[in-house]
Amino acid sequence: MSGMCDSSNILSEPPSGETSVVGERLRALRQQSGLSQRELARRSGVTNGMISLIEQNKTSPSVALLKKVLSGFPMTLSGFFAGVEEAEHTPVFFAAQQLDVMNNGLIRFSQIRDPLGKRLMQIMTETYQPGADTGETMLEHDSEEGGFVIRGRIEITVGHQVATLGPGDAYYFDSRLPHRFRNLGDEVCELVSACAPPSF
Amino acid sequence: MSGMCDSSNILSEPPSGETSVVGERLRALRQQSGLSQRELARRSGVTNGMISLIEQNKTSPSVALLKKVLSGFPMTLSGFFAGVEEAEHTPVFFAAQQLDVMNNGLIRFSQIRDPLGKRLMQIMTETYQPGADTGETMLEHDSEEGGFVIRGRIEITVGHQVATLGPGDAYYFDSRLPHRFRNLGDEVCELVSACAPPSF
DNA sequence: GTATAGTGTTGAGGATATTGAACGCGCCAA
DNA sequence: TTGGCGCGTTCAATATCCTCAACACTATAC
Repeated sequence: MSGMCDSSNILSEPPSGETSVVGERLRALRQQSGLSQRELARRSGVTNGMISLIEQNKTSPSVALLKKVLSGFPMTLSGFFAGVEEAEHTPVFFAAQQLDVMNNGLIRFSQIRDPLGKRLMQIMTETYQPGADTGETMLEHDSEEGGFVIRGRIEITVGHQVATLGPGDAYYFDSRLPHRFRNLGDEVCELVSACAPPSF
Repeated sequence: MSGMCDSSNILSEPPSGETSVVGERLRALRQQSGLSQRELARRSGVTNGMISLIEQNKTSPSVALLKKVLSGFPMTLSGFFAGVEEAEHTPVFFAAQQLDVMNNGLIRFSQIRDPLGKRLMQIMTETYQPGADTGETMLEHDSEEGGFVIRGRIEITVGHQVATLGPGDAYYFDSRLPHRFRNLGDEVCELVSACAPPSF
């Protein structure tokens, strides 16, 4: 309290909002794991109140405590801060290698990562090998999705409507409707799609 | 102080020595940067006493403070903890991609990382393109080095002695002697070398 | 020898993180 | 309605961090 300390308060910087994305990062990870604050507290041996404070950026936890918290779900300190730094840096461009890739049999999703889980949409490319089929998927999420076909052909079923789309064609529907994607041709089909709000 | 707390003390675990490699990690980084505790303190705006305590694992710094400390030299939180986790895990095998690679013109060093700076030696492969030349290097470090040639041929000068080695040949000398490596052939030369104690 | 500046460490103090228990809220069942 | 149980937040008290200032040591200069 000397009055002219240059950088005494290491916490609480609402003006610029630079650092301390730690709280949002933890909250996003916890919610992605489907855990409540109290469940995470029980798992990690940290009090739920502390988790609440961390998520609100009302405290800067010690390294030891944060490590304990992260033991509640599979996440390393370096992985945690990699996401924090990615979020602080707010990257705009993404190389193909740093996308989150998910392979389900003949189907491949390659999407932009969202380390804080705060984005309004989720954009990805989907690649369907010949014969690929999502099956009748019933999504419980209250979201909408749409996309454009880039190459190949794809049969899309939404509710009672069926259509086969080719390059340049597009679709848009409510995710709560039962829907199915099938590649009936012998050519790889690639499309770019978006979903709002993010479903996972 | 209830007497039967299961995991109250998150710090101070000398018995197993599991976590809290944080201190050694920080010390190694600081020393590799050639900084004293006080110099790092001035650069980062943290008190030198705190840096001392962290390096001795007598405290677990808050995330905010550790971030401040690391701003003293170029190091991110995720990079810091990546080294911590590597050290805690004490890896035994190293894929080629995770080696520390340094390129100096026609010469390439690929060495095993030492996140804590505590190893007694440093082992690496050295690749000399045709025409590569280290020049007369005078090392100030009080160490010894040696190695075996794997392929190609290399001319080595140590003090007043000169020799050209081929596959299977070896060398060993005091690093304080002036020495020079030259690839005079038209073939890439590769060798595996060791140095004790680590020179950098 | 003293002085000055460097190093890493330690102790007392105030500031802050962390706990344990409360609070207020929403939801479902009796 | 009441009761119970889940959630996330917040309060007072304690444990811990963090600073400031001192200490002990080494080295170089005078």
